Amino acid sequence: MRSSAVCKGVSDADLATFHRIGRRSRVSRGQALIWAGDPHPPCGSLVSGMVKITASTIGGREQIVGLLYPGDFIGQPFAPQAEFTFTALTDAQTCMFAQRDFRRLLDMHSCVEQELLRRMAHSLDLARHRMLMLARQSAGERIAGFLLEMEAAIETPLASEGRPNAFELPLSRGQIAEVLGLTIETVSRQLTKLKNRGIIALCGGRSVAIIDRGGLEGLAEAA
Amino acid sequence: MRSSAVCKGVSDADLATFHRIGRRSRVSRGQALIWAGDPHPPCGSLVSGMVKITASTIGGREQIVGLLYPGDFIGQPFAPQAEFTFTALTDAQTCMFAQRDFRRLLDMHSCVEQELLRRMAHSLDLARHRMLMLARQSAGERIAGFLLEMEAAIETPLASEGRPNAFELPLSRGQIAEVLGLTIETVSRQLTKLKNRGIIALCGGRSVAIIDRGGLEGLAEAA
DNA sequence: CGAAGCATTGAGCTCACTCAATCTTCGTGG
DNA sequence: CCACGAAGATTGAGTGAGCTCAATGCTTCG
Repeated sequence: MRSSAVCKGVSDADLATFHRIGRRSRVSRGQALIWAGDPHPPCGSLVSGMVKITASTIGGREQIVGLLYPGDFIGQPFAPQAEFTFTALTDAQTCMFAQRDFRRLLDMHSCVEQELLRRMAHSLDLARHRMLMLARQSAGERIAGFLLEMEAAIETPLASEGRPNAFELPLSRGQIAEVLGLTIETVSRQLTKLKNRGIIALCGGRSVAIIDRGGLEGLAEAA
Repeated sequence: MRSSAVCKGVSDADLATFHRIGRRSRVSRGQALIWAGDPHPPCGSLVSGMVKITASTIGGREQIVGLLYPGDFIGQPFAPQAEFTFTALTDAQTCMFAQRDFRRLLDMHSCVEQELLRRMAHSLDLARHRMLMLARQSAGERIAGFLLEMEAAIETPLASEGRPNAFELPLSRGQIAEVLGLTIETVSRQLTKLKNRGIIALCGGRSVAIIDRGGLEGLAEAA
């Protein structure tokens, strides 16, 4: 865990300080960590579980603009107010700092600052690739790309059950729709279309098996 | 100029070093600074002019995923290869560094590192707001929001010509379409619709005047 | 003045959305 | 353990916003 977090280059002694300043907490599925608009929101590290970052219009239309996995950084150390809402998708554990504390910590540990910079840069690249997807890809391309992405991100292949290339999607249909900028119905229809074409298998619930990876990659037409 | 760039907190002596290491160059309108896929692309500062960052699918569909103004940072100091293409929208001047040089420079000047971190964080917020727009806003909302954004970004009101609230769009219709994830035709139609409703005036070329700001804000329905 | 590039306008179509009904899955309590 | 209810998922029918293709107009520069 620690090896992947922002504090990965920090000495054991300093790490103890981190834990003294940071506040560990558990949140349950569906609970919000930070609300868009919160003044001087905290920031920190996601220890376990998954968190979504959502933006929404005044009218209430929502879009997932980021997904966080264990070890990922939560929030922004400099923003005077939160721009987005952070919500736990699963039960999760976090280690959060007040902005002031975290900034002081950055000043003292330049390795953490550099690591954070790398992560921000990477998240920015990710966000921009998603912009391309949202603006220019068809529903079919989005679904195909999403499945390949998820397969790569999931470390638990259900090979044990005799299903090679099968894995459990960490998101509901509705959440997939929120990520891809589609509706639940369209996500569902595209998945059944892939199933009927024999490219994937849907084995009930959220588990999927990729039968024809080549076909799926062809449909993805990624950048 | 210097007051707004990443090197804003640097002493004069150190700034001289920067200029020795960095390479100044001029690029003309339409010329690419960095191509997506370039290995170890340079990074640096935009001195004058405007630059677009584009992502594109294999099929050639393009999307502008970022716009850079004078003083903005260009590129990524850590990426092993460029993810996006950077192209001058106008004649421009840059001050670029090799990645290795720039990273060394970051190590020596933590104020620059922090400034870069702030900018990255801000760009990330911007990109995520754009994701919401691309995924969930209608063409009308996108155009309205874009006009308001542009008006705020342009410092040259053409009040001198007796046109209060009039300004020159820095982008062609095609480029606006690329930013908003629409087509040229849709952009054009939406603009004439606004004109016919008396909300804006189109005075030939790229100049626009906002007649009814309240109305425009109502249509924007931003977050 | 002519040509090239940009912008506008029109007609028609398609893909994804909306609305609505049904089916499945899963957790809960009797 | 099973029945029930709620939430999630699938499927269908119909609609419409924005795309495509195509023609025309404007503007700016040689």
